[in-house]
Amino acid sequence: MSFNTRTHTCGELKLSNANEVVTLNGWVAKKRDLGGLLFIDLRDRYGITQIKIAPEQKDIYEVASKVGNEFVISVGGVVIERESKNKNIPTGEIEIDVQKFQILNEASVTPFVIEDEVKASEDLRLQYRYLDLRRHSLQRNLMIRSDVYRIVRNFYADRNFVEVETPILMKSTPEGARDYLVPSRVHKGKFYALPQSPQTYKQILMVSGLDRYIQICKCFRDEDLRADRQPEFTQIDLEMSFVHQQDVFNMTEPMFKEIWKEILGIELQTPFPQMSYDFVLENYGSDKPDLRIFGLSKIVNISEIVKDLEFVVFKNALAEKNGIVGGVKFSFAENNIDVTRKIIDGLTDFVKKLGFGGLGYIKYNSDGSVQSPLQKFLNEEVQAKIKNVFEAKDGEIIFILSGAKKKVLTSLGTIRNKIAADYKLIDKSRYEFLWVTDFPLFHYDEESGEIAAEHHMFTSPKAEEMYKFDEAKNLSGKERGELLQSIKADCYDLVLNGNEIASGSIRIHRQDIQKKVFDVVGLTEQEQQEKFGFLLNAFQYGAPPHGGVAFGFDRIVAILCGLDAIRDVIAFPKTVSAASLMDESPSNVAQQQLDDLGIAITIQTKNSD
RNA sequence: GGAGUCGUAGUUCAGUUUGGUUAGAACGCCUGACUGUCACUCAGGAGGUCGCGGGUUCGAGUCCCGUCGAUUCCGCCA
Repeated sequence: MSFNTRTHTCGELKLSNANEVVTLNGWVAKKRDLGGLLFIDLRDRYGITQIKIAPEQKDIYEVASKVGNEFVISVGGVVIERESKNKNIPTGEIEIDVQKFQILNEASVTPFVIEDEVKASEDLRLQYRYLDLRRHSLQRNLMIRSDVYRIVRNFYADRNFVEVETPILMKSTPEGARDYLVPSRVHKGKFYALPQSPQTYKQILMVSGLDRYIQICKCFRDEDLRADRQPEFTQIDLEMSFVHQQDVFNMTEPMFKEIWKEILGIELQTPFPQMSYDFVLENYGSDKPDLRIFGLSKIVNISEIVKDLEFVVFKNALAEKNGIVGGVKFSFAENNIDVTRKIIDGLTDFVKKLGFGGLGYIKYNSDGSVQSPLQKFLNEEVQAKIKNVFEAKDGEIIFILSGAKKKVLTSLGTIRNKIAADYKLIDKSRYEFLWVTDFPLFHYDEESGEIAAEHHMFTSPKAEEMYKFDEAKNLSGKERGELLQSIKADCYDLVLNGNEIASGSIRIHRQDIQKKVFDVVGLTEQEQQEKFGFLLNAFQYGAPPHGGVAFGFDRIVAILCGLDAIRDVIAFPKTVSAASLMDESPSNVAQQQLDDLGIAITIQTKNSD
């Protein structure tokens, strides 16, 4: 079809273009027919320009008055100054006095109105994603995403990094997340896996001597989803040879500086603070604390203060190994919040769901009185010490939990987050980056007795902790598990506003150490060879010390866009049940396809037809 | 796997507590009027398997059971 191509976009014409003859192409965003005088808001990615069709132009008016929303049209005419201007849009001082008008394509009435403040529900928007993506806010998200992509690639290109593509079809390794599997037609009964991350490949690239590797790549994990977790997601994946942890930090902090400066115009302060895993757990009850929270104190361990009391709840908790009594202070009065009995009861129910018998509290009322169910169990000296250690004053309340250390700390952390979220005690204007370092190498599950890698099997233990491997050989059961769990690794996360946005480590590059780790997690020689033989073989031929990090690209872009969920920074996201509502995947396949693969379906699911 | 919220017109919702006449509103859509609108305005109109299945009842949008879907959280996942 022939049509006049645009001379300008719908976002650029200004008063300085007056009297120019232009052509615009775009979608009808809105038609306002005043009866003879007709206005059309023409929309494209760049903006909206008003088209004026005067009553004298009968032929054009006849065609134009028939168009509906989302018709695609081409309009030619003269840029003129408006009689009444619209200060709300950049092109609001001008309009197009139409001379040519052509409908390029008609459009059915859309299932929802395309407007910035969309009213449609999320599933409808996902079903008609192409319409949802016409909205300015979603297009803006994708443009920010594109900008970040470009900044990151340029940043690393400038620093000698090599961009290498790694396979999407790879070997399945059952460790970590569940793999997405792809059946092989040629090798019937065998499967590829989609990468959970290019971890093994990037380490092998270090063995190959590539020295500095970067890739912005898709990763796949077949696990249950969340607002910030999609089955396929994007990582900024990088690896460097001959580096220590600090070298990795130094090579990534300036990247965030550039992104924040270019996208938000914000000058980030570097270096980012670093806190150990143990420190953040003991102070914030989380391995990804949100440092923007105000009105709530850090967690205080009051075990020493209350250890000699006869109060049976505290006594029992402290009698256990690793038992503690701890609390967190909430400054309610200065934040204009009234902590009523109902609120305390709500929090009590909340901690009961977490497995506690109840929630202790000491409330210092604004009138100077003290309210606490614990009061009769705490003598005056202890009460004074608690008040002192929390630096508590009138208008504040201390919430207290007792029990196993990690559970108490993480639960107090959860309470902190909940109160902060419920009462909006989060400074949304800030971006709080934080490196969390010295993660444990292993995770010990007391119930099953299993030892597993906390990060992954190739994470390097700290050199000064290596002796614990030998000590653990003489122990068994819980003692062994706890000693192994105490081994710290050269492993780190980057946290931003309470979100984990990156994770990385220095890797093991020596076979003897790798063997110790495999032994601890119970991988036999044979299993090691079957699962990671290719990597271990590679490491025989001169593996350099190396380490790296992977950033959650979608989460970073979401935070830049001011969003909690990552769905709206992904062009075609999936639902919480990993389905795509637009193209209806996953779907059944033809019997012939299954036959080719040698696959028989043995379970008739609810969705099969 | 578990818990919460939601599902009623094309869309967003009200109606469900306490079962009872013809299931309402706004926006959108259609028809007509309107020469400076930009949430145009005004008049009129069409539009509903109340997610689906079963049960209780004289009677179910409303009560009960099951099921499907969306979403948030826990488990899971780095």
